[in-house]
Amino acid sequence: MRKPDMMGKDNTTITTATINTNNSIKSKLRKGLWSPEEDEKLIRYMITKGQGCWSDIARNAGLQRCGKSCRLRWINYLRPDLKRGAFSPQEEELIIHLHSILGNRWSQIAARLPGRTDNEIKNFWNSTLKKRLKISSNNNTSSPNNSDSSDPRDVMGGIMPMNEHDLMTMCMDSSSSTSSSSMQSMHANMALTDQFDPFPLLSNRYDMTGAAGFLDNNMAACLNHNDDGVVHGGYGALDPNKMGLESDFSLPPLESRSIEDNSSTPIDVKTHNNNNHFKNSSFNNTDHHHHIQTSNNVVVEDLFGFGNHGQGENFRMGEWDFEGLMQDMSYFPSLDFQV
DNA sequence: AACGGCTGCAACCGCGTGTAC
DNA sequence: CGTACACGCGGTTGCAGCCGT
Repeated sequence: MRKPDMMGKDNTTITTATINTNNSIKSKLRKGLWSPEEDEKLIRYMITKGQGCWSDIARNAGLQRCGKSCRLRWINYLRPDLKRGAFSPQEEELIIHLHSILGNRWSQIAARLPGRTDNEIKNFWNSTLKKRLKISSNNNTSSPNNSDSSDPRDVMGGIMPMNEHDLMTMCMDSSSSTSSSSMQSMHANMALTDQFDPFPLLSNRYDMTGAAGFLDNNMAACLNHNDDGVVHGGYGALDPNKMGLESDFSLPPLESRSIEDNSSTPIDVKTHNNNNHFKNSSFNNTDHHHHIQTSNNVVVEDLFGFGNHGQGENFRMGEWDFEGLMQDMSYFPSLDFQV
């Protein structure tokens, strides 16, 4: 939503940037809000072709957008595993806590909040939580360093104090960072209630009644059509009881860490329409190979990788062991991620 | 109803990093 | 090693809609 250079007929900015390979082809790249048609093009391309080079995607999908714009649109809005809607109190609490530890590392925070994007969390923080904490810290005038600083230890304004010792203690205990129970709980987080909608766009943003036809058959099989005709996410039809999942919350691990080494196990999407949702999904983000093989052997890469798709990252030198840090969930005895 | 201020959030920008050549 | 390109991240912008007057 930038200041338009030149407005297209649907209020979309058209910039005169050129992406020519031979100086003869000059494309006018669109900017600004995405139209439903553009969204559909991108979704269709991603579903059928899978993820690849974004500039290629932009070109091959027939979008007059730069690859960067396509990537952003997909990651922040179109990808199926996004959870939309207001943040729950539990999520708010978790964001506050994570921000107290991680600071403005939105992508890492987002990696802990399945279905949420870094952009979404960042916006939520800047627009809501920051103000709330500021007010809270103003009320608590005893704290001299109340600010919206990004310093992890400053931000909390006394709400959830964490001292150096706590931090270090938590950092040291990272031994149990990989557990199937946390995986299960993560699934439970996703599955509890039907909040999780792998096609939020389809069911919420646009009434895609009858529009699922453009989807690959394999994908269409994942959609439920309710009486109202609106397409609802098929993966949302979950029953935690059947899944035997724990209801107590444990923080989902960074997707960059492989939880279950099932990355080599193809997933038959059809089987997941009823149960075992994503149980075999690989959370290993490092290899960028979230292969989901459908019953027709259409391999869809990364389409349904949980967590925040491409946003987890390997820790670099000098970073804390956030994984170990996250293990101490005593901060959130009531967190169950029920939204 | 009209207006103006405020807020939420989608999208862009700039920069750092990784990788291929 | 240097360069080019693509990707990912955090910061910022500005439109659209809400709300109070």
